[in-house]
Amino acid sequence: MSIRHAILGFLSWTPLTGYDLKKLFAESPTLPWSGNNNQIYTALVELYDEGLVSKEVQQQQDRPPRKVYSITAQGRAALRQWVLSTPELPQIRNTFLVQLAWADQLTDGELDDLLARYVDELHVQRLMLQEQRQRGYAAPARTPRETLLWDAIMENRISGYENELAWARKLRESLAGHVMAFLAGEEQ
Amino acid sequence: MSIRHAILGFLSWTPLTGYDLKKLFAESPTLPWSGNNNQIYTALVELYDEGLVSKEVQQQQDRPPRKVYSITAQGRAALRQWVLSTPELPQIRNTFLVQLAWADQLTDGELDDLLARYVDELHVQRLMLQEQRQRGYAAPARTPRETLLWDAIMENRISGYENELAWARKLRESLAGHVMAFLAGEEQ
DNA sequence: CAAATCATGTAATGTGTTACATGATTCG
DNA sequence: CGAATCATGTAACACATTACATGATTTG
Repeated sequence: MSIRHAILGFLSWTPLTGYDLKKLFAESPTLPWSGNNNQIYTALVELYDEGLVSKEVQQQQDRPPRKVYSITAQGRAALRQWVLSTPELPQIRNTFLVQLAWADQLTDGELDDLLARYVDELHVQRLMLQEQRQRGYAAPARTPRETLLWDAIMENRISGYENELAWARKLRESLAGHVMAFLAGEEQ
Repeated sequence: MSIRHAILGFLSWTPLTGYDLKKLFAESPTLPWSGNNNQIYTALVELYDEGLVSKEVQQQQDRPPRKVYSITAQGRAALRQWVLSTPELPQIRNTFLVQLAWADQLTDGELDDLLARYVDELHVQRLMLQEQRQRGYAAPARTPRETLLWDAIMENRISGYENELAWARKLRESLAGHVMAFLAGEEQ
């Protein structure tokens, strides 16, 4: 996959400039791109060269010319084909798991503190997503089914964090139980 | 984070060559690196230049010289400091969610088929991880607490897939219900 | 006889980020 | 008066992957 498909996706709704797209990516809590210029502007040039988008240049005084891109029939076909293509598995890059892998060098207290900090961060993130969901997060809402899909995407992110939270809390308890068992052994 | 920390982690167990590390990364189901040469060999040179690892060169006939790297006291300190550093949130890159975002152009049948394929892939992946867990997946097992941590890491991956599976199945049902509601509306 | 193992390394390419550059206008 | 908005684009850098390159030895 690449950002090019997501750009085609946005353009399938309405014509947009690079600047518009940049903002859409930056604001979206679900799309995995920051919305940096370099990627978007070069991708648009490529898509244009391949005939997947068309371009209308609007001259302005005292400003760079606006370049409004629209999806072409070819672009729509490419988007559709990509949407139908066999899904990839989610790629998860969890730094914390790598930290945990070598966390046995820490004291019980340090390890518990590390887990507590992780739980806190997950908690904050979950709250933020829940608020965004309640605010409607700039939903497009074109058909009832599309609304259902976008809700499901939001739900996916939130449930991911909830699952991670449950896991982290359970691990904290396991480790606490482990310490207690050790102390009980010491006493005898 | 970078692969450099994971390399220090492995070297904190025992001295290793670049080739050994390459295999460890390639075999690990939890570490998010493929184990390609370029990264590992250049990282080792950097770590050596920074004094975090030491090197013993063993000449061989008819083979490149073996370079066995060991972690230094400085390296151990750096590893410990990194393990104690504030955890990052997991970075999830789920292509399928992006496909779903623009899947409203599909027919109900195409959409259901797409979801079915996603469910299948998740299912296969979960089974593979469960088998690896049962086989012990080359666990290091140095202390009981470390065993607990490595088990928790495995459990994290598996529960992630289970959560994703539950979400996907629920969405399939929702969509089926949506189609039925639509058909019921048609009839009137 | 082909392939895997051992063991090092480099080159090319893809993908993504931050920062730099320009310059008028509007908002707090 | 500084910051944000509009609107384009480039440069430098970080991280990761595949493929290329060498060459003996062992295994199926």
